[in-house]
Amino acid sequence: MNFDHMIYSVLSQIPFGHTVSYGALARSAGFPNHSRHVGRLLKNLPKDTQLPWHRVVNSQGKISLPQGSDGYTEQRQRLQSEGIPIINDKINKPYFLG
DNA sequence: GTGCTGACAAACG
DNA sequence: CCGTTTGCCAGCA
Repeated sequence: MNFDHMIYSVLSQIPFGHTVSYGALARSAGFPNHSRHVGRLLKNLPKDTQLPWHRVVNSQGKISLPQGSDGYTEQRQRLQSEGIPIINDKINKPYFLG
């Protein structure tokens, strides 16, 4: 089991309508200090991935992409389509796994 | 091998 | 609230 596989595994188990932070996701996969690498994985995900990458936000409850970028808009839309309220660019919902 | 980068995070001031 | 500093570590040149 490598890091990537574990992260994918945990990510795929995030329930609909929930969010996780990068750090929480890494910890849950058994890698306490790899929050940054989660971001790297998400960045490398193919456009057509089935994984709920949009459920991953930073510890501030915000989308960790430059505002106005395609990714930002994409993620924000997906989150709202799951019923996750976003106030002032912040996720107004408790994290799953932390 | 070295040095820099980064979809992070916590601790400060 | 904001900006800075520090710790972290897999990729990449």
